[in-house]
Amino acid sequence: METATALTIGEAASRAGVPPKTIRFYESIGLIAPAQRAANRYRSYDQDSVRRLRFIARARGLGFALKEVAALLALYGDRHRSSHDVKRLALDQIATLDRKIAELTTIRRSLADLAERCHGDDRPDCPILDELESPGA
Amino acid sequence: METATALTIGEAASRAGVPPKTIRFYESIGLIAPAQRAANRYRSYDQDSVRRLRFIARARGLGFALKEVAALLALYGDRHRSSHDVKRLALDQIATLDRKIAELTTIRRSLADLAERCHGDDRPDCPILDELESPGA
DNA sequence: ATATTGATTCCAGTTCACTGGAAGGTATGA
DNA sequence: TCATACCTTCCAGTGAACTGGAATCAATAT
Repeated sequence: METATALTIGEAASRAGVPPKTIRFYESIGLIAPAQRAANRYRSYDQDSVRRLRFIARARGLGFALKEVAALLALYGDRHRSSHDVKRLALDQIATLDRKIAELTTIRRSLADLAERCHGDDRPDCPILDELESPGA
Repeated sequence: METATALTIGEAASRAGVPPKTIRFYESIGLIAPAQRAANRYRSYDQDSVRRLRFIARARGLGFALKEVAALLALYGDRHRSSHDVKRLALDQIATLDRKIAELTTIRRSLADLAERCHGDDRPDCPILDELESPGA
């Protein structure tokens, strides 16, 4: 082992919580850069690659499309873009996240109201769908 | 017009923010109950149907799969289930929502850190992906 | 009467995001 | 040496969630 962390695709995959196939797929569509290759032509990953993969996995789990994940990833790691642009894009993404958080919070609240009004006994008197209208409007 | 609100599929669709096709699709897979039919065999929707559709649209936009949306919808409107069951299911869903909100908040925070450290000028010295590790761990 | 718009069913096609499987190369332990 | 486990590429298939289009019927405006 030459460098501190040289992981095969399988190791990287298990650390990131995604299948190896998915990593190759992400590489194939250009979501992540082509991996370094070891002498045996195996892909080689480091801690940073794993971090990115974990990030992708989390964002996907939150319902971000791969295009959106790509936009988020581009904010980190793009050394060519001016910091002004990065800042603007970051603020845009933050606004989007805030909207999502607000909507989830609204749903959460109405669910909590529902649970609150359910007595926990066997009387079926839970309320019907009430105020779940438009987002924040 | 006999009842206060009798909407065609097109009207319901535009109010709910989804295409008519999508409504028929949701009906076809049983996500929503078969619509009432008018004398001309047209589907007929009321305010409550629109509310449900809006709810579905919002949940979908937040990354919930249709199965999950179905689970959420089942919490409201199921008059046969005991309130005990509804309460348990609601609490489960709330836990899931809390996890999602926490993860979004984590991503939001790291994006805000990024924006913070970007000076807004043209020096490309924004930081690289740093602490976006595991969710809340 | 006719043209337009929007409804109906039904079936096929699309996009997204993987996922499976074949055929073969490589590293490791018995 | 051999088994096995994991790697490689490539291509096909899957599941979810729509989406398009044909053919037909209904409502409305001129």
